[in-house]
Amino acid sequence: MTDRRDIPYRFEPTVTAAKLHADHNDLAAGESSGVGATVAGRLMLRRVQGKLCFGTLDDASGSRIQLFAPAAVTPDYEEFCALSVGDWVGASGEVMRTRRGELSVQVEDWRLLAESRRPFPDKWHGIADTDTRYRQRYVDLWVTPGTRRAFEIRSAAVAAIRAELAARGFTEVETPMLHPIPGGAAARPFVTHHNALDCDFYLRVAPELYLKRLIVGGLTRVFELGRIFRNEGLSPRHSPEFTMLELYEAYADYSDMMVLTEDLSAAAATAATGSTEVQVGERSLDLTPPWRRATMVELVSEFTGRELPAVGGADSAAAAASRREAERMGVATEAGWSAARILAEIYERRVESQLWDPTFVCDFPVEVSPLARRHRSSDGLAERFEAVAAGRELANAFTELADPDEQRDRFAAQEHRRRSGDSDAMTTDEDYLRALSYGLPPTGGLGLGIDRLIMLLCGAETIRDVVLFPTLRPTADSGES
RNA sequence: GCCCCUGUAGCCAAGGCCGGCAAGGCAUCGGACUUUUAAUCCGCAGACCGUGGGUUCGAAUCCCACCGGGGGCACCA
Repeated sequence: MTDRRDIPYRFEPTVTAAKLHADHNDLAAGESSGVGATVAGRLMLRRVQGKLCFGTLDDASGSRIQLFAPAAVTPDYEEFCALSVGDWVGASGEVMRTRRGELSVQVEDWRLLAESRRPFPDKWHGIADTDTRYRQRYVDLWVTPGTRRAFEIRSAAVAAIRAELAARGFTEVETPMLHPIPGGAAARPFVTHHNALDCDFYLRVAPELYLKRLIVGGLTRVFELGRIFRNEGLSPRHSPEFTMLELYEAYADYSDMMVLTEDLSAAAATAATGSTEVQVGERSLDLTPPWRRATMVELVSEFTGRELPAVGGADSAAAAASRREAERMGVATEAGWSAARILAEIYERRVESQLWDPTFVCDFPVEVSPLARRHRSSDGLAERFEAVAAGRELANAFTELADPDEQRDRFAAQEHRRRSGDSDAMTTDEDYLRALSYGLPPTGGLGLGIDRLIMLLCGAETIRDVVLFPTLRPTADSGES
């Protein structure tokens, strides 16, 4: 008799369901292969028909295999029939195909590997409640088609990016997550406290300033692929903790970063899905390089149907014209904004979400780009771009500002905004300025939102579908439903 | 923080406007069945209708508050 409590300490499957299907493709219905196999996985379905029992085993290999258990062959037949949907089972026996043509393992021996003491979700409807899907991902991964696939795509894409960067001579590094001064992005940080040092730390909002210190230190091609944290609202595109690829390349500028963005995205897509064509909702989108390159001025002008000036201080005629246009489009502006700043606001509010095909939106106002170098030929603008696809920002990059004096001025401007109530404005990082004063060569830097990229590759509408355990409000019992 | 939608058995879900014993299906449990594919057939059981208050002879249903989830806004790359 099989005692349900008698769980083995180890088990050795000899083959996966996927491999069985591949190996026995030519086995005819009603035929036996003469080959034995041992499989293990979770029982997803069970059909008892008197002296015959069928089970469907999912072994997470991307396929499923039927267990064929005749009473005359299967030991402890009654107990086998009593298995629950959701139980983990190991079974071995001859590989055969039933009369109806289903490839099966005839159960000549079997072990219960773990019992599911909770009823497994409905085999037909699955989990309809998205809340439960995210809170109990361990169930969702088995039950919801596509969930596991999304994370396989994620894994493959990330591996491809690492491989691509390694091939280009980039060094992967890890910089602090606990920052004494939050910096590198305009974002509100999480605050935490170190007891022994008795001081507050901020969870990093970007690794940027540390990575550029490394360029100063001679790591001329560096990248970090890791989690960053921003204390902001949640949305289908925003998670409080998310994964960012940041890389810096000495002697390069933002044009080089465009090529790199295209190449990395295409490599990730090809490795993960076999194609650079992705499907998002009803529409498809092609990540094949090169992507469209357009300036923010061009895009906004295109969208509004009139030429808008990018140059001009807050009191200029240009700014006044832009302000009127913003009002016409229902975009709120503030008194002190330059023409370029107003342009950027219109872009963010009205244009970005309309850009479907991959596009490099180039040349942002200097005021909103405190770490980017001034444009070599356009006044008031910085050499910065954002890559947008499916109406969502995918990457942000610039030719890095290397001059310590100008960087100090930019920090000062941020401090000024901070004092007038902008809690996301940056604070001056003296050590970073010191690093710059040792000399930062011309450098291109790129930040690529990994979750956003994976969303594209999976066709996911929400970032929660590409994060295994997305941030949710904790429940009283932390997840029970 | 604000607005809209939403919460009925382990799972899927009807009912809600117009108050009157809380449908049905899957799973569980018992029975039949040696080639099933959401197996089928028969039977049993399972619900403080998200929580608390109010209106009413009577509330899943109407009202208020709170809690969870989704979407939008705000915030934000």
